[in-house]
Amino acid sequence: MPTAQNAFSRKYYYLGNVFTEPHKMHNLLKQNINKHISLSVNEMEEFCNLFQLKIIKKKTFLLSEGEVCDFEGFVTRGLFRVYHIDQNGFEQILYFAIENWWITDIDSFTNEKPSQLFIEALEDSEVLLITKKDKEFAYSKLPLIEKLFRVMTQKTHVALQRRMIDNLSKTADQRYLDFIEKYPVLYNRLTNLQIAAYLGISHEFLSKIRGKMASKK
Amino acid sequence: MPTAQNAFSRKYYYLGNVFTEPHKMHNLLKQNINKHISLSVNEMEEFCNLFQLKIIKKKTFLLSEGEVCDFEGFVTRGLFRVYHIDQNGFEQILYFAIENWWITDIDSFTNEKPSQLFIEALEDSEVLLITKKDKEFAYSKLPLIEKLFRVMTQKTHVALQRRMIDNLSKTADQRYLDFIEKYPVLYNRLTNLQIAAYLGISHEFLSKIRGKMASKK
DNA sequence: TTCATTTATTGAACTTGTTCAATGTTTTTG
DNA sequence: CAAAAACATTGAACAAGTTCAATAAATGAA
Repeated sequence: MPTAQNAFSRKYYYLGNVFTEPHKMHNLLKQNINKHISLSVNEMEEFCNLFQLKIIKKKTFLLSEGEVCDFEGFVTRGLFRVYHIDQNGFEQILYFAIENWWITDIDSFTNEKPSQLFIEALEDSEVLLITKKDKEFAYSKLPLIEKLFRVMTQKTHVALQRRMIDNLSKTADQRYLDFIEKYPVLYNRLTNLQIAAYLGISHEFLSKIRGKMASKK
Repeated sequence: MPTAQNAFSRKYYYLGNVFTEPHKMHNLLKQNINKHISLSVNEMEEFCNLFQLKIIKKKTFLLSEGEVCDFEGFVTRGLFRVYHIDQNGFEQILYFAIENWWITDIDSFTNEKPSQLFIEALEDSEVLLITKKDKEFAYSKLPLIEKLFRVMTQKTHVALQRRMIDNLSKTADQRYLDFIEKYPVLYNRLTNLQIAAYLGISHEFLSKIRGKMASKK
């Protein structure tokens, strides 16, 4: 297995029982990066070679509470939920991640402290992972990577600010309608249990909202 | 007035009727930057000279809804609130900023679109402002500045994630107690109206919570 | 296919928080 | 200082959302 020392020299990834050429798996990732910064072909190759594919079965965990999150991931297939369990045993879903989304516990990752979050695959999934070591290696070698993650973090932050305001100002009915409109793909791949945990309401109440809406049509 | 072209050559700032030496006003800012990155004395001077002091009277606005936010600010004196007004005319406070805190509408600033937020001084205040132009100038000249804002955005994001989880999982009583414990300084400088708008509850209900807690002691 | 598990719905009683209105208190400002 | 404005408290009626329990429907694994 390659280490950080020769990270840029990686050519193939171990995937199940097969060694697979990275460029095929990395197309989604490259497209995603190109949205934010302009790397040369070589730089892009160097950076993407730092990622390693991991296959995660449905209902298994990429991260559990108490572990230090030493990776950042880019989802190439499947669906994850990132959630917290509070003192009363209730789950709050911080966000979902499907293809083209990034996942990590940014708090645990940056401060190298035990995570308070779970990251669980809700479908059979694939994710490209970069370790903290390799990410820092990239920061030092490729200055634009610093910009990439600054810009991405800014966007994520803006989205969370909007969600915060919506949660403070809107009723559950409205937040549910907003969710369907904003994330139709997620709506079709999630159970109402998951959606309720994201909206911050009980699933029974979500069911009543749905009933009310269905009868009004 | 100096422009971006000769921004690094600025020596003095116009402050009310007096020209003031920048290094005195910038000590707080420098300390704050030093917490995140290590700049040489010269680099620090260059960067800090891009900031311009602005004095803001109580109840006046640093930014209003509809304006494009073209600055990022570092508070050296006073207290601001950053808030949104929803369709029903209710205010949601996104955050407060006192000495040593940064303020901007990151959405409007990065995407150069009209702001949906107000930034209002709740006390007579002073803030060091850097324009978008000068900030980009700094990004290009001083690579560590890219890191500075990446790290700061990450921290802000982590804090907002925690608040999101708390808002989803805790009752207003508990959120109020948490607020007092976490921000005792703000608690002493804010009215209950402001605190209620931050917690996402009516000020009448906050008053009832306070009454209940007072009688229980 | 079948049985077990998970997910969804519904109702009744309850808790949390809102709204409106009235009243008192504090702060600001001329 | 006095008047006005902003802030805080309280109660009663109401609305939003939870909890618990019972039941139905859908999904998954052997």
